[in-house]
Amino acid sequence: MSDVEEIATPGSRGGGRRMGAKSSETRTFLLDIAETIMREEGYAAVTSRQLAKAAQMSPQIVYYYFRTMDDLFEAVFLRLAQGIEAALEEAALEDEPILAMWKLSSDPSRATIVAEFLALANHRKGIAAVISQFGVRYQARQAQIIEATLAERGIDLPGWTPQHLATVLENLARSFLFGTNFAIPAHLETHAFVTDWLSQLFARKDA
Amino acid sequence: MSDVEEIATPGSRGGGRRMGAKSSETRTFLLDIAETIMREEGYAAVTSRQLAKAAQMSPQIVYYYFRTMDDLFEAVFLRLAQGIEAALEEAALEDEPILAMWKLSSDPSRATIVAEFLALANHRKGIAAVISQFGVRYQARQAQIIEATLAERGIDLPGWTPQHLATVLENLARSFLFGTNFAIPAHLETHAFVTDWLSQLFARKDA
DNA sequence: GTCTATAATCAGATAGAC
DNA sequence: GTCTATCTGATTATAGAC
Repeated sequence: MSDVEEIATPGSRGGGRRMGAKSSETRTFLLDIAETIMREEGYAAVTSRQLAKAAQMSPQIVYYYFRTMDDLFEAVFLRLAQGIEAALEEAALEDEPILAMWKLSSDPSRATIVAEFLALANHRKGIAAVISQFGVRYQARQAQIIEATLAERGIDLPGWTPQHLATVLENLARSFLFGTNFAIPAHLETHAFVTDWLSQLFARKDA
Repeated sequence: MSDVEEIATPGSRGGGRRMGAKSSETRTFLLDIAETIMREEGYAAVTSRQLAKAAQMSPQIVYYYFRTMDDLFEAVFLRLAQGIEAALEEAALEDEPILAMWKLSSDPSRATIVAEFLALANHRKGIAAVISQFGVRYQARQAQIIEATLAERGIDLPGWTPQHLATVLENLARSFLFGTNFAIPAHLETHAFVTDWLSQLFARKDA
C-alpha cells in the first residue's frame, strides 16, 4: 500500500513534492534524533545535514518526511506534548495528584528541551501557536484535577480558584525546572522547601 | 590615545588580532543591534553579517570588537544584567518594594530576550556561567530587600525565609513573563490575581 | 524509500591593506 | 578604525534518477 502523500499546500516551495507517511519508522527515527540534538546542542544545531549524519542517511531524506524544518520542529513538539499529557493522566491517578503534577512539571529532564521550544516560539509563529494550544488544554486539565482533589479533601483556599492554582503551580514549577541548568544553591533549597510546603497544604485532613 | 588591545588568550583562533576598546561607540552600537536582532529574530539570527548589514558596515568589524560571536553574546547579557540590577535598586526605594520587584520581574518587555538567553545557555557554557553568577547575586539582593521590608512592617510568614520568598517570587514572575508570548487568557487573569494577592499579603498593617 | 546532483545562500574567522 | 579579499565549510530546498 502506498502511504505516500502529496503535500497539502503547494506553492513556490514544495510544489508537488512527495511526502512520506506519518507511520514511517524512518520518520520516527528522525524525530528521535532531532529531539536529541535539540537537547544536546540546541535548536539551531538541528539541520537536515546534522540529522541525516546522525541517522546515517542522506540529508534529502528529511525533506521527504517534513515539508520544511519548521514542520519538523512542530512534529517534535507535538510528540513531546502527547507524552506530557499522558504523564498528567498518570499523575491524576496517584495518591497525591497535586504533588504528582508538581513533580511532573518540575522534572529537570525536560528543562533543556522546554527552554529550546520557548525560544523557538519567539520567532516562529507556527510553533508558538502549537505551544499555545497545548498550554490552554493542559492547564484546563490541571485545573480539573486540582478541583476534584480539593473537593474530595474538603480543602478551601479563599479566593483561589482551581485555575489560579493550576496556573501558579505550573508556572512556578517550570521556572524551577529552568533553574536546574544554572546550579544556584538557593534555587535547589527553595524547590525542596516549596515541595514540602505544598505537600502539607494539600494533604488529606483525616488519617 | 590608543584604546586598542591585543586579545587576552592567543591560540589557534585569534592569535594576535587587534581588538577595539570597550569604550568605543561602534562597539556599543553593535551591542544595540545584536540585542534588537535577538529580540526580533532570535539568537540564531545574530551573525556577523546580519549585524554588519544593520550597522551598514563590513562584517569584519564585529571581529575587531569581539573575539568570537560568543563573546558578543556575553557582552549583550552583561549590559542587560546591569540594567536589571539598576532597576532593582530603584524598586527597593519605592513605597511597595516587594510589589515593585514583582512587577520588574514580570515585565513583558523582557520576555523574549530572557528566553533567548535561557536557550543560549543550554549549549554555551560561558553564557551559562555568566547568567548563573548574575542569578546568585541578584537573588541575594532581592532577599535583602524582602527581609528589610518584612522587618519594617512586622510581617512574619511562618517557615518562609526571605531567600525562599525571593526565589519563589522571582521564578513565578519570570514564568508569567514567558507566558505573555503565548496569549493564554487564564495566564493573564491569574497574573492579575496574584499581583492583587501579593499586594494584600505584603501591605503595611497600619495606616 | 532513498539517493545523487545541484542551485543559491550564508556562516565564522583570519590576513593584511589603507 | 574600517575595509577588501579570502578560506573553508555549512545551510535550505528542489528535481529527478534508481
